[in-house]
Amino acid sequence: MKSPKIEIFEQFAELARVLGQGNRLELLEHAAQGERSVERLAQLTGLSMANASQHLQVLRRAGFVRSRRDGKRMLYRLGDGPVIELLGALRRYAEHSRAEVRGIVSDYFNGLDSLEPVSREALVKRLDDGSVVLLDVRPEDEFALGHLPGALNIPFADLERRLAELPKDTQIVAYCRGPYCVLSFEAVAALRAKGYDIKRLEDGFPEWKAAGLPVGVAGDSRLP
Amino acid sequence: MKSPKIEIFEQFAELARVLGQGNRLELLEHAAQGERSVERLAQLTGLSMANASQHLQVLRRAGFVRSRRDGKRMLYRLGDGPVIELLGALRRYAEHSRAEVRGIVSDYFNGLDSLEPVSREALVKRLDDGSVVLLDVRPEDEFALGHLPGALNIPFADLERRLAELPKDTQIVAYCRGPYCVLSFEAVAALRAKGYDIKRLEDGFPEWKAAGLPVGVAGDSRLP
DNA sequence: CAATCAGTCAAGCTACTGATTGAATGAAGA
DNA sequence: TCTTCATTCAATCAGTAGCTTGACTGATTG
Repeated sequence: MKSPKIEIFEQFAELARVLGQGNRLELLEHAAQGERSVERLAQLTGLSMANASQHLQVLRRAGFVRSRRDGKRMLYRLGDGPVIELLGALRRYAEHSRAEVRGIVSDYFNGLDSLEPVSREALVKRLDDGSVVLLDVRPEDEFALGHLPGALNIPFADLERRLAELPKDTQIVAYCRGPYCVLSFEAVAALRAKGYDIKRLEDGFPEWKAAGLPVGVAGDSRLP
Repeated sequence: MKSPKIEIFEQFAELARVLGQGNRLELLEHAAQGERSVERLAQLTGLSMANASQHLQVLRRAGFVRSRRDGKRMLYRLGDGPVIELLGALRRYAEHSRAEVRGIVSDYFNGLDSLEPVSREALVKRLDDGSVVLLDVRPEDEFALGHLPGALNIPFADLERRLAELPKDTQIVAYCRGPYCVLSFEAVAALRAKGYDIKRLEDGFPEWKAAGLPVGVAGDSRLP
């Protein structure tokens, strides 16, 4: 007979194994933005449908995502346990102990990450002041599924075209899908080069939502 | 060229994979009690030396443990990143979303866990009051490597023999290796049956230490 | 009711993981 | 130095995971 302790470790290990695959972590990050069809998730991650479907089922069995049917599509969204918290702990551990992670981030974004990001708490305070403009650089459909209240949505691809919408005299805080989402890093780089006063939010939308802070929905995008 | 994002996910996944194995989690819990030789760890987990050694090296590569040589033994101890925090997040997620975990715990300890454990914070307060006796039921050698300050060490195996050392008029709080360590569950069961007023500490020694709280070392065991 | 579309399932292949065994290292003691 | 002991390394093998392909299912649309 197996001891209950060993069985519990086995349960923990099973969950950890589910997170032990890059593709699944990527799917999870996309699902954390809001409900998405298998096809869309496959597209976003560059996986084949069948492959994405299989990974999503593994994630579902472990409770990291839930699914529901809508007509002929299957929609996956984040599960309701403390998933974001677990991913956050993993990220923090990785940042602490893997030089590679810090290295990749700073090599690739050449030093941008060293420009002190804004914490969630600090942002909340400054939003009350009105001393900051909040910029969501995710694609429109992700924005529509949920965003920080009062955020202006300019997808990264449209940024050049829509510079006029951004103030030069107020500080901008950009965010996107999560702490390692490339979009906000690049938005900061691009806008900073053009003389804007812009910082990056430390986290992304899923962390904000998981913290129980208010979330805006489609249609209330702030326009200047 | 791989995107940096994918590479970061790959890094995270690699760490998660290391935790994705029951034996390694068990080794990790034992290493979290203090420095231990490979032989001892193999003994404690029931693995062969070679196997334990290999798992320990996997854990070390991921930074979850560190090792140092002492004569002809190799001593492994917990790494210094936020390892306990990550394991805690994994545990909390498991408790939330896996009925199995809750089931195993409550089936096996038939309802004992429902006897509200004492939180770390509550314990700190009550230790100041002096309204509680703290009981460490781990083996002597683990106690010697570190324990909560003022704790009385009676290894679970000696409990019957040393009942006289325990007060009947003061509440006892028992703890051991971690939230799922069998020892404290069973100590509570045994002593409760004999009429003692005893509760379980929610966490174990590693969590206490990781929280930055003071730790006692060999020789200051409190005697009645 | 057939056709279509989104997703899942099943089979097969490759690559990796974990366990075992026995040989190789490296420090300590005779 | 030779021996012993604790640990690691190297080789091997069974079992599993991930990806691909093509067939299947279940809901909508013509």
